[in-house]
Amino acid sequence: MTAVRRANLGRSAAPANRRALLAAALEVFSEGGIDAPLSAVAKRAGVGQGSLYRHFPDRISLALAVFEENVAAMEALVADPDCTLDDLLADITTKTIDSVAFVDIVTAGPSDPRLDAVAERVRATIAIALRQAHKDRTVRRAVTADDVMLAVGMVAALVAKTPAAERRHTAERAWLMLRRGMRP
Amino acid sequence: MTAVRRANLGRSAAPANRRALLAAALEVFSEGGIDAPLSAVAKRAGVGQGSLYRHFPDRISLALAVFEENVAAMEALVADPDCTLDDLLADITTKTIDSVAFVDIVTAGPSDPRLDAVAERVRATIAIALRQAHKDRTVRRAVTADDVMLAVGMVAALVAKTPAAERRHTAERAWLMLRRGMRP
Amino acid sequence: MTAVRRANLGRSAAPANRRALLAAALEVFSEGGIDAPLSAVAKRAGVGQGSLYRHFPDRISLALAVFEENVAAMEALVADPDCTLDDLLADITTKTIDSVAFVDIVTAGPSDPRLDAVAERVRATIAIALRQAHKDRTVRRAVTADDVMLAVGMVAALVAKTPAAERRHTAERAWLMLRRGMRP
Amino acid sequence: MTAVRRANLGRSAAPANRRALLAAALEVFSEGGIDAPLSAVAKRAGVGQGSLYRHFPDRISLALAVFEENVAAMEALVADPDCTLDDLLADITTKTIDSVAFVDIVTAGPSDPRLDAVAERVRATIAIALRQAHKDRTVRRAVTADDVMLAVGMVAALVAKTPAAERRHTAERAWLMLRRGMRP
DNA sequence: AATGAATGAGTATTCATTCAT
DNA sequence: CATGAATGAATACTCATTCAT
Repeated sequence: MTAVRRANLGRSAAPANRRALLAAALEVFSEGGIDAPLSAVAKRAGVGQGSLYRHFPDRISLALAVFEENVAAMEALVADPDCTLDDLLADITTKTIDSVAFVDIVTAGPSDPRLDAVAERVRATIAIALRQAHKDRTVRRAVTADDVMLAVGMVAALVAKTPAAERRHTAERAWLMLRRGMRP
Repeated sequence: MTAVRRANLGRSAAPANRRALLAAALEVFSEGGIDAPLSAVAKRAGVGQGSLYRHFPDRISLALAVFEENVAAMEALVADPDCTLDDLLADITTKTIDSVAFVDIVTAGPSDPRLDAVAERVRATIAIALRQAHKDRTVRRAVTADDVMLAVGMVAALVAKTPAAERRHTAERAWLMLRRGMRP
Repeated sequence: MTAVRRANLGRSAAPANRRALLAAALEVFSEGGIDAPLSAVAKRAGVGQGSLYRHFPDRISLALAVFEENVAAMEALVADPDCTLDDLLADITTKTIDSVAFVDIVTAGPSDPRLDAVAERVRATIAIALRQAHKDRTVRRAVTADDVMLAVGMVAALVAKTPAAERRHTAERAWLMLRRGMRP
Repeated sequence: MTAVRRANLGRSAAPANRRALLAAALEVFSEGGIDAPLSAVAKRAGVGQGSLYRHFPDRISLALAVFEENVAAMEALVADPDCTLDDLLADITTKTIDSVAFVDIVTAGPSDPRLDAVAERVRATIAIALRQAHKDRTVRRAVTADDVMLAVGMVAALVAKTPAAERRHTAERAWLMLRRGMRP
């Protein structure tokens, strides 16, 4: 019995485990969507179930942590004054393609305050890029950040049901139409 | 015991059961999405589980049958020469709002040949309305039926994650953007 | 795989399964108390977990069914005009000794309406026997059915923590004291 | 990271930790009963799980230590020659109401020698008070310390399943009956 | 001596699917 | 041809206990 039990590597393993869990969750969520079994995450991370629950007490905590860095990257992107709305949307789209769950999280309906907080951060990021786009007259004034969020959500939802091989292409077609609809 | 058991009405009950199953499935899918428990469908139909499986050997068969009439109605709609693309889209949108599962089915990726067949029928319907729209110069020539399918899929996916109360409004906002993107 | 799967004996097995579940539950509850794992019940009954949940959707349904006949027997007992309060208490005590869970159920605090209903039946039974005892002047008028219920609950709780071998003896000692306290 | 981690205060922290654990355990056992999660005790004490297990290798050790002072207080009480049996029983009852786990421990069946030792101390305490009661003729000679222990156990068990708000009242009703049964 | 992370067995519950009657 | 009971795999979550640091 003792033999089959995974070794207890002590506290020092915690950060590595956390990273392993995040990496595993990214993969599992990418493949199975946000509702994928958490046990699969633990197994793929090579970690006990309990450890998963210790690090991330619920599914949302895990998902938030997984995508936290995605959001941070977006925020960094728009901090650059040269970043256009299209740059930002391209970035979001790429993230969406890499892990559909990303936008499952970000555009979920109003459900969990923590999710709302992330969604709000994304909205704020978009708002910044949109302001510039308004100035540059590349987007009609009437288009709001919520409109763009809506578009992001649509593309994401679309990508989610598209087979991996066609996602990039499909997303581009979708954005072509949507961007045209935003033009002055 | 025998008294409380549902009567076995023999083969004459088959059509009635089938109808009951379809009606039940429409409701259940509307409420719980395409992944709702099939047992709930059988129960709501007042029919044994086995009968459900006899009529519809898998979830997709059932869903296809449920939405078969939706597709037929669309086909009837575009048969009317006065039907515009907007009329058709409005119809599709309403169906989407009523049962999100409808478009879960229709716009699913290429997974099942039967689904592909339905999707193709929808695409054909759209193509007819689109041809008229091209003639009327209400839609750019460059917009293809596949583009419109894409848009339909996006709106549907969007609606699917929108709380029921906001679906109509959200769908309208989405179409506003998309229709503008299609204009000449 | 198919080989290891228990045979599906069809609908006709249902009553036998139900009986097996009740018998198993009686044993399991006797040994492990009312909180014993339901999976143990299914296993001991030689029945799938799902079948258990089909027959008894929750723990309380199962427990109620298990002890339903105990309560019915008590009611039958007091229907006999010669039955004294002591006869009834002896009967309850025996049942308690046989399955401690019986009184876990019957004397649980106000929690579930179904449990309350059973408790009320027991109380009513006691009230009948108590009325006779009042007439026979074997119990003080001041002692109410609730008092006796209280006593029953105490003895049951006591028995529950007594090792099986000493239960009978312990219960008798307890009743000796309690009955003396009830005397005119 | 280091900053947020609880300081390792070395061996000087041991007594403080022990006290914190006992205080936490009293609360946790009061709220959740004797089966409450030990991890909750460690957390409430602000102490690592490992420390808990170092101080108290198992649940019983912890419970015994928690209630050690209760027993000591009882012993002090009966050391006073004016203390009547009723005084002692009132004290025990109060402790029982405050923490049901107290009597879960004290009146558990013969299971662990350490528990037996505590039970014996309680029995001895009761015996002292009972001796006086016999002299004062407030209790029949035939009533033994074991009988009173039995009564204490019954009341405790009863209190354990009574909702907190009614415990005092229920315990008093129970004692009324029991004390009457002990009278000469 | 303290810390607190890791482990994994255990339990409840759900549901797709099969099949005797 | 219908019935509806049976099956058990799958999944979420909890907690006692161990152990490297």
